[in-house]
Amino acid sequence: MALRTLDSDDASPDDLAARAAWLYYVGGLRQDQIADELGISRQRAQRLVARAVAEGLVKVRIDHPIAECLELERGLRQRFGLVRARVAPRADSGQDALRAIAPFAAAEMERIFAQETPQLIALGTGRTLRAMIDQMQTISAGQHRMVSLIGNVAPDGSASFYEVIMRIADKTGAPHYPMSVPVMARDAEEFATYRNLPHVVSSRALAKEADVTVVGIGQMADDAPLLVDGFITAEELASLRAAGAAGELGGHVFDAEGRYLDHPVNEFMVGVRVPQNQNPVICVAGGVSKIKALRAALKGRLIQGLITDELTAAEILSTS
Amino acid sequence: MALRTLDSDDASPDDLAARAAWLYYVGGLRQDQIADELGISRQRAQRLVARAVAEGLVKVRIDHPIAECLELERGLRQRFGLVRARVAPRADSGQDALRAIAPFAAAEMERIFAQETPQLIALGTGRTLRAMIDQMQTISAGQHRMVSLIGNVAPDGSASFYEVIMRIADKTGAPHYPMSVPVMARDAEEFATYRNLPHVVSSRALAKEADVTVVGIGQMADDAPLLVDGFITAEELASLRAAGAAGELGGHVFDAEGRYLDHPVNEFMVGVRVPQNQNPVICVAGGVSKIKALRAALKGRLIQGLITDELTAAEILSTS
DNA sequence: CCGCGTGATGGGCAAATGCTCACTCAAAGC
DNA sequence: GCTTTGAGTGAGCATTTGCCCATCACGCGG
Repeated sequence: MALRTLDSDDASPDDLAARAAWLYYVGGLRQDQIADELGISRQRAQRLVARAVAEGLVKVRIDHPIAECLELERGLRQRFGLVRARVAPRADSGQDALRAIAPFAAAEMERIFAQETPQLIALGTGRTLRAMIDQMQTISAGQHRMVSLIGNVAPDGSASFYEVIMRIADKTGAPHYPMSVPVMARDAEEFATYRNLPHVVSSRALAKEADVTVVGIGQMADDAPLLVDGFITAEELASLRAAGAAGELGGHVFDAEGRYLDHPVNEFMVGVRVPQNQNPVICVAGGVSKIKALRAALKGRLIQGLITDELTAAEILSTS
Repeated sequence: MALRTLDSDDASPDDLAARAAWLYYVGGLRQDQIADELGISRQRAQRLVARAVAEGLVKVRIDHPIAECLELERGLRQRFGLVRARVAPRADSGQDALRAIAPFAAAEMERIFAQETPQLIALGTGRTLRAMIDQMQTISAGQHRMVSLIGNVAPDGSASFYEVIMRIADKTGAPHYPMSVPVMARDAEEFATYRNLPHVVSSRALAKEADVTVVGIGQMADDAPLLVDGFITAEELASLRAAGAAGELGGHVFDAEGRYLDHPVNEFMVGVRVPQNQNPVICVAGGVSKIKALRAALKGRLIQGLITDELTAAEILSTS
């Protein structure tokens, strides 16, 4: 009755995709029924649904506290005095770990953003956080503020690909304070310049006050993000390892006990170290390659929350 | 690698179903791959996934503000001064409307429960709210309290089938105050007895203070829930209609202007009317049969929030 | 101890889905 | 004004999924 709005014309690009996906997943129609409903061909319906999935419009969650994961969560909380621990069901390779963890981390972020008391949220960068954001629902949460812990310019001058704060801002509409300078200075002079820029000073001050901090973690093996993304050279990595490096949070490298290293690389990081005060630092990370780094961060009480996958959690608990 | 925890034995009943569903939907594996992974047959994997879906372990949401729905939301807010309005994409029959609305309503409930400041939440009953709850994620939210607006005993003495408060309590772990008396008294004496029961007095007082109230709405046509569920007779319904009845909220019947009727049926309802103070009353309802009732409730400003479907919203806006 | 019923299992097949390919149409470029 | 290019379309076909059925195992009553 009335409402003949989409006879095939009008209707913006993936508006229709969302509608098709909705009919498919929520409405339970078959693709040919959707085709009928929307007056399009079966193939087009199929393509629309596929597109909605590809663009991440379709979010699937499994609502079942798988017993083993719960036990691991409890174990992590007890052993390392964490305030938050979430363990996603098993994932084998590093790639899978990311996909496994992302929805859990996204749910945690949504929980933070759903609070009505305004929060100041500090954010790191990296592949893991990017994957997390892709899984987040858009949620209007203008009462909160977000600040970046770390610069957003790569050594070659490009914007860091794994910058996350802008993307979360898109989803939430929250005001945000990126740290618009390079991640690392190349020498002491540059470092002083960056550190004295007014917006850097204020962002750094803000970041230290964050009510909650969400970061990834970097490993120090040959696939270290700092190396892969071109922030440090292979020589510097070797030197860090010789100095006992076990991992890094926001570019700040620490040893196996979770103590920050006294090393040139650490000196020139423009961003702040994760706060070590009352407010929680939540780390989102998983995969065998990150286990050493996680153990160190947990041991040194650098983080108060961990969102990881089943295998990583089991490994951390079994041997440390 | 390692972690051979579920070689086919252990693993509780639908624990495995959740795991299979997880691998399927989140992990993106095919059913035969899942079968390999878990060491079971392809059919079993298929059955596990189907089971997880059937049991509602799998929650799918489409995250895309379909433009038309947004416009309808804005229209509803402006026209009726609502504080919340959500419109789910089109749904034709009444049955579909329920399926369409439920996920949206569930998201709204989750938003309420995700708040950290303790809330007192008053709840109605009905098919629509039941469908909503089935779509809610389990979420630990012990800080809130819930109270029922309405009795939970059907005229035949059985527990009302569409009771919702217990079920939300299961999902949230929040303390709850059901109103454990019949919905309606049969005469003035019974009425006085029920109303004076201590737990009814306190529940009623609590309900009136609720920070937020969530209810369905009942129509007055021949398929009126009050009639179908046996609370009133066909004669009473006819009499109500003769008196101008347009709909009911929690059993309290009002006319087309949203004014409560002065009628015997209204006199013997043990529960409370939805609060008319600062705090919002959110109505979850959709389908053509409910349009008249919704218009009346909106006109009388009985509700301050509406969660409905596209067709219902369009219809309400186009003619009232 | 044996037969019978109930419920889980895997094989096989039909339905549904997703992919590739050849084609069209329209906008940009020559 | 014609050609090129690329995105979108529908047909046909391979893959995947879901369903039905015969079979099997287990438990219970005779």
